Amino acid sequence: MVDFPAMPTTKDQILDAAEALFADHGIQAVPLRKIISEAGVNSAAIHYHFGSKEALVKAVLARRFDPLNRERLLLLDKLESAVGSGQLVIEDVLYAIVAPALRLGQGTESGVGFRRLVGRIFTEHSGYLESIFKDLFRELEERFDAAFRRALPDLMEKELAWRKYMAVGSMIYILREQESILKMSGGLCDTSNVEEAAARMVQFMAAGLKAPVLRFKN
Amino acid sequence: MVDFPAMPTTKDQILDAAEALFADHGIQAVPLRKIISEAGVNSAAIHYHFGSKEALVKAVLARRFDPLNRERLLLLDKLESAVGSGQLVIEDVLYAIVAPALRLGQGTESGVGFRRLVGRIFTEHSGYLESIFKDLFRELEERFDAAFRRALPDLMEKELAWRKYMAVGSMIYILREQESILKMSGGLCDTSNVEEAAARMVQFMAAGLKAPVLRFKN
DNA sequence: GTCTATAGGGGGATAGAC
DNA sequence: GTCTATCCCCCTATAGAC
Repeated sequence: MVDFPAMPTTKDQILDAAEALFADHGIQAVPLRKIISEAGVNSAAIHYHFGSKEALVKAVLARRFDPLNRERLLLLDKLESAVGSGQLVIEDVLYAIVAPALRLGQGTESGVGFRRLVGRIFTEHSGYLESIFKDLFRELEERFDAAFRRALPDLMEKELAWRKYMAVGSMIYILREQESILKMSGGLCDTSNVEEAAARMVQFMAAGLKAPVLRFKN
Repeated sequence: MVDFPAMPTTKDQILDAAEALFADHGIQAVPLRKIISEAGVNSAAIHYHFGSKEALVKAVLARRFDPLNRERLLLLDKLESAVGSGQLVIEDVLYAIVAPALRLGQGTESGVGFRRLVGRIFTEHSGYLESIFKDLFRELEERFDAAFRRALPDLMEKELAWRKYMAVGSMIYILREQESILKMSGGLCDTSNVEEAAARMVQFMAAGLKAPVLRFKN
C-alpha cells in the first residue's frame, strides 16, 4: 500500500478513540477494551504500540497539552516583551491561559472532547496521573505564577494564592463541564463562540483577582 | 450485649469507610472489597445492609448532603424573611452556600473527607451518579437560582448563568481539592479557618458576579 | 505489524450454613 | 445478622501463530 498521508495510522486511531473516551468518562473509568473496540483495532494493538495503559494515557495527554501549553507560553512571551519591565495586565495574562484552551479543536468534531480533557486533568490525581500532570504543567505553572505576581503586585502572597486557585477552579469547571453546563443553562452558556466565552471567563476571574483586600486577624 | 449508644453499628462502619474512600479516590474508583476491608466487616455485609453499590453510594451521600442542604436552605429562609420584599445581598446568599459546607465536620478527624465529597459530587456524572446528584440538589438549586436572580436583578439571564457556573466552579474546586491546594500553596490556603475561608470565597465569587457588564454583538 | 487465545487478577453479587 | 465459599464477568497484559 502506498504511503498516503491522509490515512490514519493505527496509533492515531487509538489516540483519537482514547481521547474521546477519556474526556467522556474519565481516565480511570475507561477500560482498554473499550478503546480497542471504539478504535476498531486489534485487542493487542495498544500494548504493541504503547506498552501499557499508563503510557497510552501519557501519549494522549502530551499530544494535546504540549502544543497547548507552548501556545500559552508564546502568548505570555509576547505580553512580557511588549511591556518590558512595566506592569502586566491581568486580563491579558488570563486570556493567554484561557483562549488557547477554548480554541483547541474548534470546528472539528472531536474538539469538544479534548477541550473537556483540559479541564478534567486538573481533578484526576490518583496514582500515576499525579506525576504525569506535574510533568505536563510544571513550566506553565512557574511562568504564569510569576506573571500573576507581576500583574497583581499589591496582593499579599496568601491573598494571591487563594484567588489564583479560585480562578483556576472556575476555569477548569467551565472547560471540563462545558457540555453539561450548556445543557443545564438551556443553551445560554455556549463555549463554541470562543471570543465571547474567553471574554466572560477573563472578566469573571479578573474581577475576583482584583477585588478589594480583606483584613483578617491572623 | 447491652444496647450501648456509642457503639458503631456495622452499617455506620460501612458508611464511614465508604465515605472516606470515596472522598479520597472518587466513587467509581473504589471497589466494594476495599470498603469491606477498611470497615473491618464481613464481605457480604454491604449487600446485606444496602443491596448494591448504587444504594450504598446513595446512602453515603444522603447522610451528609441532606442535613447540609437543609442548613443552607434554612440560612436562605432567614435572609429572605429578613429583607421581606427588598433586595437580597449577594454576599449573604453566597455565604449561605459556602459556610455550611466548610463547617461540615470541622474538628472531627473524618471531616476533611466529607467536605471533599461535597466538591467531588459535582464532577462525577457517569451512570447512576447523575440521577443521584439531581435528586440531592434539585430543591437547593431552584431556591438559590431564584435568590441569585433577586440579588443581581440587573444582570441579563445569560450573563447571570455564565457567572453562576464560574462561581460554582471556583467553590467546588476549593472544597474538593482542599488538601492538594493546601500542599501546593505551601500551607497558605487553609480551609480549617472556616470564617476566613468563607470570607475569601464569598468575596471572590461576589466580585466576579458583580463585575461590570460586557457588551457582545450577538 | 496484526491476529487469536488465554493467562492471571479483581470486580460485584449471591447461596446457604450458622 | 453474620460468616464462608463461590459464581461469573471484566480487567490488563502477554504468548505465540501468521
